[in-house]
Amino acid sequence: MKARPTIEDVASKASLSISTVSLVLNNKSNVSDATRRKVRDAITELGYHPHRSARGLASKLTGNIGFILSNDHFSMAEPFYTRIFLGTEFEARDHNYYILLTTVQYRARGKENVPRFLLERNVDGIIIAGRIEEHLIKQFEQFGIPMVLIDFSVPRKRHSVVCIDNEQGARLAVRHLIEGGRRKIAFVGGDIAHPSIAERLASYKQTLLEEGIEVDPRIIDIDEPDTGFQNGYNAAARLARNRELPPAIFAANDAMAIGCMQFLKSIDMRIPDDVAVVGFDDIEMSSHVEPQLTTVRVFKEEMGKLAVVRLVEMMKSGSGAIVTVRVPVQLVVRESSLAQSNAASHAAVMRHSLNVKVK
Amino acid sequence: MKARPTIEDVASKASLSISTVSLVLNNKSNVSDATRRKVRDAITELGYHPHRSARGLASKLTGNIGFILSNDHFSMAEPFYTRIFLGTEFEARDHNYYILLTTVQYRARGKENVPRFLLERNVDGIIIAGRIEEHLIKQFEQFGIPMVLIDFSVPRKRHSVVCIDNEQGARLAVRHLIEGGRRKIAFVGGDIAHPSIAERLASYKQTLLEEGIEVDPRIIDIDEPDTGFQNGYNAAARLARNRELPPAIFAANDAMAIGCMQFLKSIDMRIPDDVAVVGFDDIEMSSHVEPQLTTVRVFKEEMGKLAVVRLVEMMKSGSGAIVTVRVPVQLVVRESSLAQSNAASHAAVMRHSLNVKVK
DNA sequence: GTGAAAGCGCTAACAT
DNA sequence: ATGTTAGCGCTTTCAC
Repeated sequence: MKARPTIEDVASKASLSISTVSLVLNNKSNVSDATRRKVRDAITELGYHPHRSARGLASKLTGNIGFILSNDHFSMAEPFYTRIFLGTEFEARDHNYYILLTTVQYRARGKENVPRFLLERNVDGIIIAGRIEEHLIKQFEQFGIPMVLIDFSVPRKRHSVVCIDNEQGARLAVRHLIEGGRRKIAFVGGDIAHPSIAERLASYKQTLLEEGIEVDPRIIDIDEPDTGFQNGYNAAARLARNRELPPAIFAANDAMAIGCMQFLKSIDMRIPDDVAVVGFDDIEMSSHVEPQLTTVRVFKEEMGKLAVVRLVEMMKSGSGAIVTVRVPVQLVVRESSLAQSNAASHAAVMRHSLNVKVK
Repeated sequence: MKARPTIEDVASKASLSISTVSLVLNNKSNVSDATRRKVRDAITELGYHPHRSARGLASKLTGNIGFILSNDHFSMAEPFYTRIFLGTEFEARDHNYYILLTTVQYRARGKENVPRFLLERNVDGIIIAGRIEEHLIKQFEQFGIPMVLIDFSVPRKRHSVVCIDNEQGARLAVRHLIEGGRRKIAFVGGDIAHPSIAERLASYKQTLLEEGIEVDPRIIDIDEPDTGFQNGYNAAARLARNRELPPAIFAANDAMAIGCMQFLKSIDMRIPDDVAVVGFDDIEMSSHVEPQLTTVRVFKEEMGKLAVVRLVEMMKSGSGAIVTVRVPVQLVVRESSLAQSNAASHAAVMRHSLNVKVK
């Protein structure tokens, strides 16, 4: 536990000045190979490692990346953003950055809500995942450090964006249901202000039109404020209460889809025979529910990684190129949307209409 | 994006010296209430926040906690340690610390494997989760900063420990199976060098003895090197190959338990009618598999939080009390272990012995 | 109770 | 290509 060597120890051991050592440390040019070697040798011999804080103070670079999440999203049970976060962790490690994680109150305003790591100048760049109030984003911009948004965006952009190809995802989902013989497809959503949700809805409508199917607003339920299980359950219940259930439901995300399935099971509807269900995101749980949920896979870790790659580029080049990356998605067909047997379906709808319990 | 105010700006605005401002900043004694107010006012007026790196350099305190995980554990699919990590994140935020996460190679040795945040003196304390080679722990100790282990421990301890009450957990699980009418209970495990696994096995044996049941080594399968799904599947397969399947399996963790269930289903055994299965950990997936898995709940986030609380205490008091916290567990009875119907069970075992496929 | 001054360990001009 | 010097923004003796 003896005192760690400093740059001065290295310098004297190599019989050089500390500035030369510093040059070597930072891979600067104009150092002869001979001295470079001498310094390197001294460093390994002493087991020297530069002190982070000292470096940070002198260079204004911390080696940290801030990760900001709305607290709505960072409930412990949020599998989606947790995955994105883990992706950033992985990639950051490869670039020798550490991630500092924090949450902001979605609703609250003012300085109170600015992450401490920004105020203390403890990060070189920030990643924001999910929906955040715009005025907050503006505040963060004040700090003049590179910024990447994941699964969100705002009009005026001085930041890069990593987003999901929601349009393609919704199209794949809806077409898949249609190919399975279901032309009446409900949309169940919530938190419609979130760009990703809005895009999924828009593409759902668009795809129906392309397929020559009329968009029926009575089977579009987007009143839920959030996109959790319970919201999906509620929405499905409303759908069932108001009218005959359509033979297919496309939910804005897996959580809502699973909520829908729970409701459907509770009224003894069979999935997919009576009602097919398709979700979006491919959270882990989706392959473990009964029946397994057909969904649109989003590469969550990948998105986190891409965000870090973008951010690192921006940090290196001094807030360089502002770009938008749209990450492809992939339809994952599982049990919940297998092609229907029409007979079974009709029978069930009748059962439900008549409020007859089977089993 | 104007330059942030420094302590000097605060000092001049308050017509005081920077050392006095520093005293207020750090809540030191010997400052009159009047000046304290003056300083506070100046600080809020300027929107001043101390610079992390500067503070760190001067005080040797970084405000960071290092979190170390063996890379074996931090595969992206590791739900157990991810939860613990999230727990530390939550608690750290409350104490104004940030968590720096890293992994170490389990096998590799030498300096190469010492986390950068230790070498660069970028953390004030460290938390280690899961099994880590002892010589590495010794290396970490060299840095002379407080250390807390989660779900692991080594004999010579200069660190606090947060561990699971594995003994009680295994006892609850085994007793539950016995109460369900199953006296022949297999144990399926792996990675037996891990103290938690070893403790579960020991308590399993002990509980059987207490209940007057002979320990049968032929239905104890602990050869698997790891404790993943596939290992559970393999172990169950061995169990089935070698002899009649017992009416109950207690697995060392949920992953293996679910692996066991997958194998059992693949040979058309019914759970729990033919074989009851109980796991350990209560990972998220366990309540979503079919049938839902009975397990021993481990409060993972809670363990992470406790570790941070301990660590913060140690950091404040300069490596104060070394304590071991044993976190209680809780039996969660679900479908996979419902009391058996003896008839069904026997029938199935016969079927299996005769290699007859039903369905 | 408050201030002056000396670093903490490094980077970054600027000289040489 | 290497050395000299002046900070970076704070904490911390040590005087007063």
